[in-house]
Amino acid sequence: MELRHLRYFVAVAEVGSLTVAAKRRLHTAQPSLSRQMSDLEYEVGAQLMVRTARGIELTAAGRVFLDHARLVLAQVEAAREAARRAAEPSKPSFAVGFLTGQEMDWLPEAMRILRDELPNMEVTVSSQYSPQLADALMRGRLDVAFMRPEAQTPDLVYRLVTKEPLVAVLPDDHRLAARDVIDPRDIVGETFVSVSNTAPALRVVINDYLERSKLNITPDHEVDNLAMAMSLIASTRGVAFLPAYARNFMPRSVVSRPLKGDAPTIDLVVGYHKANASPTLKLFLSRVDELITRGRRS
Amino acid sequence: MELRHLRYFVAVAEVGSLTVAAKRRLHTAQPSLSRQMSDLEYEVGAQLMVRTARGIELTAAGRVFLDHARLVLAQVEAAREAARRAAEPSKPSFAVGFLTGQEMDWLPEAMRILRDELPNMEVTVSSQYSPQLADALMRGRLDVAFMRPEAQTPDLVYRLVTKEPLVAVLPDDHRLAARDVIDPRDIVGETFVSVSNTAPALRVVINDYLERSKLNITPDHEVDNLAMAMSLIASTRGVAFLPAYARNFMPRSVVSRPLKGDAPTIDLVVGYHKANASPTLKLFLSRVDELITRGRRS
DNA sequence: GCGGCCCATGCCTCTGAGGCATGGGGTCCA
DNA sequence: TGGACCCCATGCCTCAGAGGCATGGGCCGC
Repeated sequence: MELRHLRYFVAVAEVGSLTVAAKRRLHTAQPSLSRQMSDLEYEVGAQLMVRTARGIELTAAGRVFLDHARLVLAQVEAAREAARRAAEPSKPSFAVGFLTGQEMDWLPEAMRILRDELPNMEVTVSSQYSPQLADALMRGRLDVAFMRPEAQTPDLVYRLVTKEPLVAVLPDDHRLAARDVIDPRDIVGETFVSVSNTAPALRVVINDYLERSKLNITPDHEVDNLAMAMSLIASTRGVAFLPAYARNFMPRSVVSRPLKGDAPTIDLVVGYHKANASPTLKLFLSRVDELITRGRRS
Repeated sequence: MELRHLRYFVAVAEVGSLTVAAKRRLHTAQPSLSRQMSDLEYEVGAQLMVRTARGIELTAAGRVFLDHARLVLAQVEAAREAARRAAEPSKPSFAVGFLTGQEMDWLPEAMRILRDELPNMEVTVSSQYSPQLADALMRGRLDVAFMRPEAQTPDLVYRLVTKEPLVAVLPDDHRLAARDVIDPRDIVGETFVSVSNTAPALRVVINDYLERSKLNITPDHEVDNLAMAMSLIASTRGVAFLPAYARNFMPRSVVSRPLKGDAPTIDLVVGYHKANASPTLKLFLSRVDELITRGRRS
């Protein structure tokens, strides 16, 4: 078995077709990929996929193997990054990631904490979606990230920063904008804007809230990012439930209102890889409470 | 990068020589291995080893990479085992490992707990040194093991079974055998038998105890297993500190005596992989307290 | 200073990954 | 019901790269 097998398998599993995976993802030929997958199954000693006229479907063993294969490939990337880091000790780096939109609230505090370290190291800052932040932490590309607690990340440790309430976001001339507080039942019949799987944790919170409110609302739109959300809210006169920090992105024609009653919250956490032995990370974590205290906004 | 590179690198790192690793471990030629290592370094983007006239020495990056490489290879093995397991759900298996020598005390209790499961599954039993048990748990080859808590095993969870006192083990006609209790200071000047790195946890406990007793004793012999220990004790008229269960292995000419005062203890734990979702493991763990209560011997 | 050991490089062989052709099987639609 | 289309497996061939042999440079120990 070689990493090539794992790479091929992950691609095939994700695409669901040898032909398409060969052509679109792996730039190889379908017969070659077919043989590689057969070789892999022979070496694992289990059938990983069922071939059908419509493509492939993973077996139970295949699904188990897929999780492991992804982990292995992530570990290989982490190995490479870790070796590179170790090879360049001249000016250590500390990489901080932010859930897009959270930089405004938390970057100043994070930099204040790291102030004393700054002359001796290179702090890099980036912003991404939460799943990508999780992936970067897993791969060793980030030391710490302000993110959502992502599922199925056993090697990541999360420290709660704040529980952020969701608010209703809607056009400023919407009939509901006259309310000081929005009852979720008022949303029935309105154009509803939700989020895609680029924000799985938020999606779960929104869906749970709708269920808790006994509302069977199917989203009219699902968006990938806040800018798109604002645009859709304004242009389709829709309503969305978004974390409060989304107010940082509202154009003039869009307003926010609190939700009535027990508003749902979503966690913002500081995440890091538990195997990360960086002394700067240790310092950072030791002052996280201070950052949280100073950084909170009601 | 391929797994081949990682396998080659780990072998080279462990042996310290391209020539010897190629010939003895990898069954390839030295020039070929040299090129593979160069390819690996090119792909990682860091120098992993320094070539000298005496062989190779790892760089800091190489040491970091070695840890990761070992992990990756272990992960691959775990992937294979997990897929095989998932492919054969017909009669589930439950694999129990024992620190060699502990079977006598704990196997009956373990089988009693699993009694109701036995008709529906295949329980396999094996015994090994504790580090090998840890490795097997990591690789998914074992579900649970009676072992020492091994260092640097973040993915393993340990539940304390018992704290086992160490006792002095010595020939029955040794001058100290007349004592009911052995003062560690009496060991000074005697042939002292310790253990090798096949039992790292025990070795640490022994060394800490010697240090705590302010005794600067260098072992005359280091043994790999209990049988060898007994043999050496008898044949060299030496003395060893061993866990109490070693009494299960004493020949007629060897006796044990308690240690005076605050005798050192070593933990016996039940270990398992935290990602192991086996329902039988869950059942087993829910009855571990019962096993411990029944299984303890003073 | 010389012999021996270790590693890197040149050059060649051969293995296996990959490509093309093709056919079997299944599905969908007219 | 039959034909078209899609997907995968297999036969056969090419060629890229892993591996082997020869050889030389550099270092170390005697």
